[in-house]
Amino acid sequence: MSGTGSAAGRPPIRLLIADDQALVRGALSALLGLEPDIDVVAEVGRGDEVQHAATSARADVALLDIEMPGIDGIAAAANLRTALPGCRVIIVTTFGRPGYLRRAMQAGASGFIVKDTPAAQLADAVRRVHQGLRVVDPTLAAESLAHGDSPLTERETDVLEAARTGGSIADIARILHLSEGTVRNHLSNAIGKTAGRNRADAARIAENNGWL
Amino acid sequence: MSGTGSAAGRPPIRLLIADDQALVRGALSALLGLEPDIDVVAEVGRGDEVQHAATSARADVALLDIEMPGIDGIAAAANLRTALPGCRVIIVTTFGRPGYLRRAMQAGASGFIVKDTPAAQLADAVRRVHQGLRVVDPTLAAESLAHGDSPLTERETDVLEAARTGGSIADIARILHLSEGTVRNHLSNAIGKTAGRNRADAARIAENNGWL
DNA sequence: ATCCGGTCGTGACATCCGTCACGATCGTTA
DNA sequence: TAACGATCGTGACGGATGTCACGACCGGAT
Repeated sequence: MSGTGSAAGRPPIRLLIADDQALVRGALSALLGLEPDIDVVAEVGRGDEVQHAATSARADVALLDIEMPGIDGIAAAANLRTALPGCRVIIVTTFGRPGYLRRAMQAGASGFIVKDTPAAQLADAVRRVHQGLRVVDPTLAAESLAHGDSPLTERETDVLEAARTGGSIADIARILHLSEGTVRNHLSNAIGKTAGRNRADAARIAENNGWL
Repeated sequence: MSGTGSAAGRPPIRLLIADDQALVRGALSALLGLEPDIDVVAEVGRGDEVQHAATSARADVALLDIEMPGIDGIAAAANLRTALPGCRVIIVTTFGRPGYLRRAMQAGASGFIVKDTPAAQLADAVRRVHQGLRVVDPTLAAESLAHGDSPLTERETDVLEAARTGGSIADIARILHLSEGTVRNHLSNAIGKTAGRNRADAARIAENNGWL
């Protein structure tokens, strides 16, 4: 362990942790708090609290989960980049949706970690990111390139997202203020592009690829 | 904090932690390892490793996540109750599906905790369970009673589960070796009982209630 | 012995869904 | 300007889907 830190008189890394699950949040805090060169200076459970907490606690590094109430971790990362440019961001999420990686990087994140990486690597990731390096899960990086950008247009994405809750075409048309025929056309295009068998299938595929 | 333990010369609680996400597993271990009266004696990432690890480490309490490869936490709890009756089980899961609580209790679990409870409560839950008490998230208990048992018959559940992957009726019929008409009937019944608008909707509703 | 619910099946029906061809508008690009 | 793709719409077609009525078989409960 350690290795990179060298832990001389240098001031410790000021870390913010954001995760909606209090148990995980507290556990991560306990895990990283054991490291002598890391100080956990803030813990939040909502995406829209990240910016305020990070600025007032003067965080050096922010560890953000994607799934959070308020705004998600990627949007929070984008906000942080403009509001507190000196603060590096690591996105940590439960499962490897390759589309998330691309979006996280576009939002200015410096690191991307899935929750089934060994716990010992996390502290090193924080240190590397603090030094200005990038940390990306290698398996995910390859997958991200293979799947690439979303082939769906903006409207097709909207329609698929509305279809996810299980409503009928009439429902979707009402929500998006479109004609039913248009909804059918967009859905048909989305089904073709995702190679799904129906809209439920297409929504599932698109979601797994991070296209929603 | 603490309070219940009193931490005299009594031997520490021997704890097993099972979670498929290595990061969460390690973090929980770090969190609970800070308690003087708790020893984390085993960590596993698969449900089918729980029994072996618990017996060979002589665990007093097992902390089991539900979502795990191999077998899920509830099945692992049931195995543990027969193989190692002296070992108490706490089920800890990401989100409050009320149906899980009932099934966990039927499997012989002594505690049920959702991951957005405060981290400080976890150690106390372990201590209480070790003393033979039950620990159940109160909000979830109320919800569980409200939603109650699954109204779906066994076959209806099978059909809905097969429908979840987005296949057509013909696909489902092939998977379950049924006629297409029967599949339509089971699906229609399931849609009626769940008050869904179509099978995708019904599957979503049933899943949220823990009926799958 | 009888009733009841779950399971499996058939057939028919109205509706919904996915696909296609086609056209109009608009902003961007070549 | 011309070409292009995204968006929105109409109309029509075949097939998939959801509903209903009905019957048969079986095991468990009354």
